[in-house]
Amino acid sequence: MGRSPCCEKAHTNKGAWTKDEDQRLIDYIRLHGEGCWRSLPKAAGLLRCGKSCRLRWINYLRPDLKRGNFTQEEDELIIKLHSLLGNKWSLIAGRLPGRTDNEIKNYWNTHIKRKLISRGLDPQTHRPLNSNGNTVVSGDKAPENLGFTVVNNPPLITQFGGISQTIDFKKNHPDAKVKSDSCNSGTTTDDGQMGRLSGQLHKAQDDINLELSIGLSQFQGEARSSTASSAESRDVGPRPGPFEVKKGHEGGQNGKVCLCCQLGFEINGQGQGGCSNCQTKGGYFYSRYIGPLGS
DNA sequence: AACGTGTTCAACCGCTTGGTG
DNA sequence: TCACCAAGCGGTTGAACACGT
Repeated sequence: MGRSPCCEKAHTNKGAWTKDEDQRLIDYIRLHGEGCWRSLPKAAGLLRCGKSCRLRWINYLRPDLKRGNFTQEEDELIIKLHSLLGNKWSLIAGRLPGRTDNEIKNYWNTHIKRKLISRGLDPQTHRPLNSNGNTVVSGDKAPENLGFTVVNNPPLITQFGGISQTIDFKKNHPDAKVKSDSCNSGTTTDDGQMGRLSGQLHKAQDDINLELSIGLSQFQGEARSSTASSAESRDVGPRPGPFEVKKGHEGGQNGKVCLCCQLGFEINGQGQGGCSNCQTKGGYFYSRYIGPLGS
């Protein structure tokens, strides 16, 4: 029992698109917009499946596509975004106007991978490679080169200019250490990891204007439909609702929450009083209560 | 010129996600 | 709650092209 095919394969063309097919698709979309892809081929008189039409339009025919080589700035932006997001090509493409996820994915695989390797960096983890080509890992550290350990594998929610996206660290970083402990369990890692993490995230954010905010997975319902402005994302003011994280940790009490703990980052030496970030770093993240999970 | 090898990128495939009844 | 469907996503493939011998 497989799922039904997306189209009647016996009556569809495959392979490279002809100029005539391109023109039909362009004409149809100019006239009717990008409505239902499944019904589009028939309506446009194309012997293609909807998926194929969508791909052709998005990756090749769209008028707002930027053609030509990637610039040095685009290169560096892709590398930075990849170090933060992993292989989330559509998210990365969302920060590069005129570029498609497919284009960026191809460019990554053909150019940037090699570029990073030549710099002595692992293209997947962005960590330094040793002479054997293996990633250098000290201890059982965090995903990417951020220097933290993930506890409880909480998916992060990121918002890019109003687009929300859950990042599942365990999926993106299967090698990351995952603990089942919660905030006050007293697990250990290097001191100041949270500070480094937050520092790097903020640095990356500053460098590339990510407008990145991090929410808690258990509150993702509202975030998914959120169209919060970037100013709202960055707003450090008090938030309504039971959870509120301000600059400067205010403790896991009084209905407020340490985002570091809630995110599940394992912090060195944390005890009943909260993680080391809670205690000494003054808090680096701002969060807002974005509602309960839809479930 | 002919051939082999490497590179590029458009397109496909299968899976996941989100919406709806 | 479940099943179904459409759209979207990321990994992979393979034809076309570039380059070296």
